[in-house]
Amino acid sequence: MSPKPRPRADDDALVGRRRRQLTLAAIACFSARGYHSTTIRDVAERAEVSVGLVYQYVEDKEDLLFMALQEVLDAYRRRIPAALEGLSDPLERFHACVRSYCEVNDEASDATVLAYRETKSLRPDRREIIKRLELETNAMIDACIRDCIAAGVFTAVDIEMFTHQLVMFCHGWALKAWRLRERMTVADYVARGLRLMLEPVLAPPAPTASERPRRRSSAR
Amino acid sequence: MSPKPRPRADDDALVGRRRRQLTLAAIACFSARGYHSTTIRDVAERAEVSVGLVYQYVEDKEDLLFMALQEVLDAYRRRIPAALEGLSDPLERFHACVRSYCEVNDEASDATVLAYRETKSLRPDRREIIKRLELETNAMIDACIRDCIAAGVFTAVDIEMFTHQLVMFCHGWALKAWRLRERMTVADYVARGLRLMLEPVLAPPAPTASERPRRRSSAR
Amino acid sequence: MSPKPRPRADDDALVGRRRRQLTLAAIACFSARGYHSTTIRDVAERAEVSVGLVYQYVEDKEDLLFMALQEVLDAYRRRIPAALEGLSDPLERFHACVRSYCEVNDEASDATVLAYRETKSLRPDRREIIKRLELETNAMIDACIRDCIAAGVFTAVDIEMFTHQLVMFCHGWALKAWRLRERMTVADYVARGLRLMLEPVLAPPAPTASERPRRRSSAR
Amino acid sequence: MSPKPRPRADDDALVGRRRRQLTLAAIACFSARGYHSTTIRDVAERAEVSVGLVYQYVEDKEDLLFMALQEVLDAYRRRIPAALEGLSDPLERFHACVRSYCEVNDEASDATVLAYRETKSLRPDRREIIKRLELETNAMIDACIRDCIAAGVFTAVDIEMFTHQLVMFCHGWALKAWRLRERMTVADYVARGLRLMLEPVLAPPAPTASERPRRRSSAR
DNA sequence: CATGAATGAGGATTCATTCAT
DNA sequence: CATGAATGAATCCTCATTCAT
Repeated sequence: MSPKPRPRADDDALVGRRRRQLTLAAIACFSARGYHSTTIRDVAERAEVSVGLVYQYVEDKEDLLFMALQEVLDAYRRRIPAALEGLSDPLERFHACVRSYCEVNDEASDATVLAYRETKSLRPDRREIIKRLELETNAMIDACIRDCIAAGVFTAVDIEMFTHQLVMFCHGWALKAWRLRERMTVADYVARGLRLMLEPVLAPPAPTASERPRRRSSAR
Repeated sequence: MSPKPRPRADDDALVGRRRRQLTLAAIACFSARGYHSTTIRDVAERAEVSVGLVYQYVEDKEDLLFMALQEVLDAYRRRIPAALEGLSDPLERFHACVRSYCEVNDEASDATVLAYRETKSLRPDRREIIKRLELETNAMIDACIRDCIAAGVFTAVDIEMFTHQLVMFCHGWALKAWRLRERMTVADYVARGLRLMLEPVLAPPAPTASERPRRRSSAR
Repeated sequence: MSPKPRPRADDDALVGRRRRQLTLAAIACFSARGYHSTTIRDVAERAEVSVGLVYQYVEDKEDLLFMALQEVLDAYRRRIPAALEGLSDPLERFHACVRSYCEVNDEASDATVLAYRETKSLRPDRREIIKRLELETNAMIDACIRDCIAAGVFTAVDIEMFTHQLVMFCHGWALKAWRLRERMTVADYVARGLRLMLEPVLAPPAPTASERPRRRSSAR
Repeated sequence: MSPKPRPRADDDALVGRRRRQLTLAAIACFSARGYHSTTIRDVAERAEVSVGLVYQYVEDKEDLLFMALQEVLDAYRRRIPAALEGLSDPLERFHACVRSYCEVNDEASDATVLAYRETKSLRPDRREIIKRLELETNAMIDACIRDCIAAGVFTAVDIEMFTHQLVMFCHGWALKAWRLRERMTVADYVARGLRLMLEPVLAPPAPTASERPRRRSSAR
């Protein structure tokens, strides 16, 4: 009845195990060499299985990419809530949210880059699913912001924009890792980034009195 | 004697014209279908020349990618200074800088995405060149910020971080075009983004009660 | 880790069988049409396999040529000793040696010509190997000559030169087959050639008496 | 009327000059890199003309090969008679003939090898012409031999075979140049070779006992 | 006459995918 | 279930040949 009686492999736990095994191998390969430059054989070897085996658990190569991207995006969704666990202060939660997002991007920066590089290589329908997953991650940041505003910690900022800014900031660590890694640690990155985004950039009108000395945003 | 005096074409002007023609065709094709999925024939057809012709002006396919990326990055470097032309007020120049960078990314968002997607497909030495070009663009933003600080318009912010933040913001328009385009225009994007980045996010120490002052934005 | 563990085939016997199959097909094709004019598809078709299969057992086209030439040269090394088997009389062995060398060149004259035509098409290192194989064949002739000299059947001839002469003679049958085949059989060729090389060419000083009539070496 | 009004180039002396120029360039290129590996561009560059020019004096690439081979073979036919000029003693003429043939093969060993390698690359009809040219060269040796026999200097040898043997010997210098050049000079080669071919190889019937006379060199 | 830019057919090679064992 | 040998479509690139200037 199933339209594609993929040769073998029934619903056992085996299917899940194999697919996971292949997904991880795929992420590793795709991250390192890129999707197109990676051959099925590469993935099979990394997963320590035969080529034929791959096709018993995977539709085709694109399927492997889909699984890889899903896994990557999903990792975000699992990590962030975990980091917020137990925290109740809105600002603390906000910080934790950003920090953990950056940390995930630090640990798997190749994977984040992969998502940027290869999402377009997916069929439209699958691409949509991946995008939806990203939005779900965004929603978590969004929520933290709303909480801060509600608590009066944040002014009534442009939430949509702020979320976007934060996402770009977090991804930025992975996307510009080639440049940033040699200049700071993720911790620094988060600290300096948040300070910049939260503290005023514009100098006070400074019409009357004139004090501007106070404040050291200490670059570096 | 030189084994490959490839550019089998002496005429100077022609070489320039052809390479440009091919570069544009390459940008179009690569942006649309991605580098690997684009065939030389695709590019040739788009440029309305024969396959063979391509190889008279281009070393190989990767060369075409290199030319495309150079062209894209170069467009930024040309556009921004042009936008600053005639402006002297530091803040105005800053705004113009960000605005024009976003506009370029708007007009050629595919190209920006292309740069993100395919820089890794280049040979290391060429990849370096591309990265250098990006840094040069960053330097223009960097300069605008410094001017604002010097003029007392900006507080003594973390310049490096702020530049990074702005770059991510500008690229963000292209990278998230799929989501943003349907929600706002570039002009809105710039306006809302700048407001967010320049105006204070943190609420004032709370007029009424007072305790939650001294916020430590320290992450970690 | 090894970038190209090409011979994508583990099974030992199969690898051997396939390589032999391809080698024979290659010899046939290259002999008939020449190396450059033969396409991989030609070889694949002759071997009744697919193009892709070829590359599972062969590095590249040149590899196929190398295998072909090795096989050809090796056939000499196998055939000559076999022909000497059981013979002990030096002169008889000498005859047998030349005869069998010519016979191999007769049966596979295309292959011999192939060796002459295409050895230069090999990479230097492989070319060396082929040359070494030829020298090994020469050594067998060399040995026969030495035995004849030691046995007093031959005068103390210039061994090096004689070997060379004999090799050229044997190859000559293949190289000039287009002309010789229609005028004689290999057997004739060997008989007439050896007579010429062994019997005196120069007429006796003929000072005293004068007889020169006797003898008809019967050309034709 | 002419079936192929080759674009331009009328019968002037120019045609002759150009064709010669191209022929020499072709010989140089083909000898060095082989026929198939040489591009028309290579030949054009060596001849210091444009690619287009080539096609005004030459039908196609094969035509170039034909011209080259003709020229090579023709050089033999010109050199040998020149070497015999003024000599009247049959044996001296014979020696001069062989010597000059070897010398030509020494000076242009690449060209000789070329003839062996690429004659098969010609269309059948042209191949015939080349073969005829070779036979004409052979005829000159043949004549020398006949003269020697007639003069009683040679025994009534197998002329056809002897000619063949001599031809192979002379070509042998070029064909085995890779091995011989490092061991002797052409002069040595000729001297040692002729001694071997002219002086008896078989030992005299053995002074003491007598039985091994009547050796039958009959092969087979 | 000469040039060299343009063409496009052809060939080597790769790799996703299948299927017999 | 797992394997890996076999397939062949697809793609990059070369180069003989043409033709407008």
